[in-house]
Amino acid sequence: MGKMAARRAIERQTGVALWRQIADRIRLAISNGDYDATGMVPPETALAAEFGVNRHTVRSALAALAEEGLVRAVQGRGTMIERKERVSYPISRRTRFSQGLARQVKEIGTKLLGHRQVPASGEVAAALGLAPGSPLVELRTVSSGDGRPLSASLSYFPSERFPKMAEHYARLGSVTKAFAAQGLDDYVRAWTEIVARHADAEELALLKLSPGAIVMEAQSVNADLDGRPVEYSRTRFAADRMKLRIET
Amino acid sequence: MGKMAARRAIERQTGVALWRQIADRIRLAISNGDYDATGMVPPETALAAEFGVNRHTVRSALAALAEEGLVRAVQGRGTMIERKERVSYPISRRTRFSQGLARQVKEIGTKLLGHRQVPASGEVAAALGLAPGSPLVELRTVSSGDGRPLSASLSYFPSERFPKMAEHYARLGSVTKAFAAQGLDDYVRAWTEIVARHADAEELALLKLSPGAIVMEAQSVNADLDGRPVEYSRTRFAADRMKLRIET
DNA sequence: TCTAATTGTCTATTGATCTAGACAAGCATA
DNA sequence: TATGCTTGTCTAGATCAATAGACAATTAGA
Repeated sequence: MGKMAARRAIERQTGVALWRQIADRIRLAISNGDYDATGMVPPETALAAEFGVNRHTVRSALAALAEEGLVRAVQGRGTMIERKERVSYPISRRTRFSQGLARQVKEIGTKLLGHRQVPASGEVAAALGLAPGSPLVELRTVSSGDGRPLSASLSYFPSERFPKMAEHYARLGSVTKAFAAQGLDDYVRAWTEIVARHADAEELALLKLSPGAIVMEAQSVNADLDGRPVEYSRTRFAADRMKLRIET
Repeated sequence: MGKMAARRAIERQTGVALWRQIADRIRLAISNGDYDATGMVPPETALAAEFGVNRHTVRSALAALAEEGLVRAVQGRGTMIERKERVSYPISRRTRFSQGLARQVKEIGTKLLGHRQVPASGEVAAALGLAPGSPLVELRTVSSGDGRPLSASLSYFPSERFPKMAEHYARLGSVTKAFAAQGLDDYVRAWTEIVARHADAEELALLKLSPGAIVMEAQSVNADLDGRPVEYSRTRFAADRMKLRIET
């Protein structure tokens, strides 16, 4: 007897279509390694029985997962798992974006979507310990691992101290290196706040998510070794591709 | 001119009903403080125009939020906001459940749902540095702030070292105090991993969430000052009531 | 008291989702 | 090659979600 047993029943009339609930469950089961023994999703008829729905409903769920590139169905054989693991993103006093990911993905891509000068809003000013309206450099970036988008960020830096942030980042592709180019050799994470919610339309597009997906939004402040804030950022992680690991 | 401007359009045919997407947006806007000026949600007709849907669809969304107790509609007046803020849960080297929450909620409730002896599964054994199958005490608890469920936990303790964990916890209502009663005066958080996903049926019931809601699941290990793990736990937070704050 | 703004209720219609059943087509293995 | 298992496709009907419009009921303010 395997671990099977009836999975918990899914909910009807909740505003979330059954096929989407089932897709979410299967996605979770895949990343939990429930199907590692065979490398395949159970047959559609078995899934239909397990969830107590019609086979067509399961097919809609699998079609959505195939669309994401998570599984691939082959007539006559079954539905194979193409990708499974979540990337672990470490958060610690010395959080550096690329470093922690380097061991888990072959190729890390960072893309600068845009940059501009903005006056600090109340919230950002407070986080950076500046007067509201102080000039900031804003960077909008998207990062990916092996071609899959993992996170989208909005970062703010004090313009007076780091006037060339955008240029350096565009050239070097790294905040750490851009800081170094402007005379800041070391910095530490002061705090991070994490919230989870449904992705909005912009995030769906940037992270190539399917509608209804979840993002984890981390707001964080980095400071130099004297404790002066040097960066405030809002990073949104694709929740089904990432986990956050906090080392304390 | 206020901040209004057309909000980003919502997505159709995604497997998530429009009324649920709108409910999620309004819930987010409330916790962001967008409606603090009036303490009221905009009129149904205004919301319908903003989201580009029929008024009845907005009404479904508001009905769901009223069901959660987040808003209350009064005929002729409008729809008032009853509750808004997210509770911030601090995670640091010295993470203690009650301490961080005490300032934000008047009354903290912890409830022991059940306890039992279980052999350690592979994953839990690895986290605690024990041999698979080692005896553990499992505690199932739910915690709430001012009457609203905030988190549900599964905690595991090595039976050999803490044989009376369940009894002490039941009496004292606190893991920290139960440790102290068994001779462990201090412990620290070794690591925490955070994932966000849709709540399953059990979590919906335990945390009194509406279907389709999001939970943040934190897996963590606490260790004594010699670095020996003393607790492994899986805590699921109601994502729309909590944010996690990491101090590094 | 009258009016405007707001929520509450009803009916009707359209489109999306889910169920049900049947059969075709491709793959693996005896 | 023959058989069984699996995915692919089609049709038809039932239920849920969303639109549309009309009007009632309540509140606040002129």
